[in-house]
Amino acid sequence: MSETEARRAGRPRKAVLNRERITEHALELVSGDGYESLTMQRLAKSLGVSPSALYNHVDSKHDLLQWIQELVMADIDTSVFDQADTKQALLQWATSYRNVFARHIPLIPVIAVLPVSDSPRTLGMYERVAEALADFGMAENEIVPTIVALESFIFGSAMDTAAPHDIFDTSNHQDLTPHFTQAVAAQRRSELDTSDDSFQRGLSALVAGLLANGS
Amino acid sequence: MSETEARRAGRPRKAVLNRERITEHALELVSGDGYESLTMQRLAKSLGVSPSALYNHVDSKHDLLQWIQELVMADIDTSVFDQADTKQALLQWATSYRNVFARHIPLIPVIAVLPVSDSPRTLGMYERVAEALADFGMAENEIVPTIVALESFIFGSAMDTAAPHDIFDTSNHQDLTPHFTQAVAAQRRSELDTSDDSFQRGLSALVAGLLANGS
DNA sequence: ACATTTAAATGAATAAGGTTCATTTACCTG
DNA sequence: CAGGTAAATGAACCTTATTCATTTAAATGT
Repeated sequence: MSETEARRAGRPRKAVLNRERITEHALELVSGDGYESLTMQRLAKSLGVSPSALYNHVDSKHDLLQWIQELVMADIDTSVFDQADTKQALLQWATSYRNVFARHIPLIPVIAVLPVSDSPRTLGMYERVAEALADFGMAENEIVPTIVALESFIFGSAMDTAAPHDIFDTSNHQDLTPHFTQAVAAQRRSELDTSDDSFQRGLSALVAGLLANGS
Repeated sequence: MSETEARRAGRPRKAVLNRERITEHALELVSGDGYESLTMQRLAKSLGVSPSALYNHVDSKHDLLQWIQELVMADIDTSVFDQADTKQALLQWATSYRNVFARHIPLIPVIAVLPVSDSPRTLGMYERVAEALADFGMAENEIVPTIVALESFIFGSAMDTAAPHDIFDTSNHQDLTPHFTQAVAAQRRSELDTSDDSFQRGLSALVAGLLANGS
């Protein structure tokens, strides 16, 4: 009885699976070959185990996605809030946030809508951002909308990185869309990555506008 | 031979299915009971037909989603570009865009990444926005990134409307997140819908910043 | 040592999904 | 009224996630 009540008597066989190993392999699958390759069977095979074995540790695939969320959120860099001024910190944090999710696009629709209270790491991140905004002098009732607006842009931008490079190909309808076709050509000439460029422009505009609100 | 070459000789039996009917029923399923209830079998049943019959008209489910995209995009109001100044037009167009997709959230991850060239209506919308931005005097190479940034924010904001109202409930961790908890309380007191408020603040900031770029 | 306990892993089974294909149906033209 | 043709059918296939009864093996108490 020196341990937890659940194991008073005999010990079970040595566990080959645990949360950490499962989550790591799952994330590897998603990030490597896309969301559609994260199936319970493939995950099981990658762990050298039968699919049903997973269900001794995870309640459901949705559950597994929440484990992954925790792991992914840990990659977001919030350290800048200690060093830089609010504006620069927001820009760097948002960029890190967007880049992390750009590597895990299939998780976006899931995570964007997940209650924060189930993820301590997510809560911790919000706390740092809220503190920075409060220190900056933002009115209390503006803090949450500001965070939500930034997150919306971040998630949308992360999704955009999954768009095919020829998403704006208009070769079939050039005559009907002269202005847009020309704009696409101009963007091509700039040789900038459309997603990156759009994100940086949008983020600058957004942060500047949101912080300037009070003045 | 008075018709298309494909039907030189005999005529087939009267078709019960066609693109319009299929698309309407599909959209009804998605919007009514969520994306997970849009299955080929349920769609077939709703049309009073066997699942395999659908494949005489649609190549795949992904194809079907593109049809739905066309139908949904038609709801977005682009008429304001005729009447209002560029800034006001962008604000109203973006609001309409976001509200349309807030009603079809499951489609967002799909459509956000779908090539534009397959959807004349989407292309038409881009053309109007591109024209307005060009008339406003925006540099050609800035037009596409501007549109993409706006769309990213729109899609992200539309997704946010699906968030549960208690998504920011911190009752379990108040002590660890004092600033954020207080910010959430302040937002609650304002009695504004968080999604709507965030969208309006963010959109104003974004549009102002993007249009001010050149000056 | 050894039986007992306990959780972990197994493998077969189920239900639902998308999709294919050979076959049949029923309309229209000649 | 005969032939041609696309549309609809139903059975089949393969892949999902998930469940359940069964077996395995580690560690404790005797």
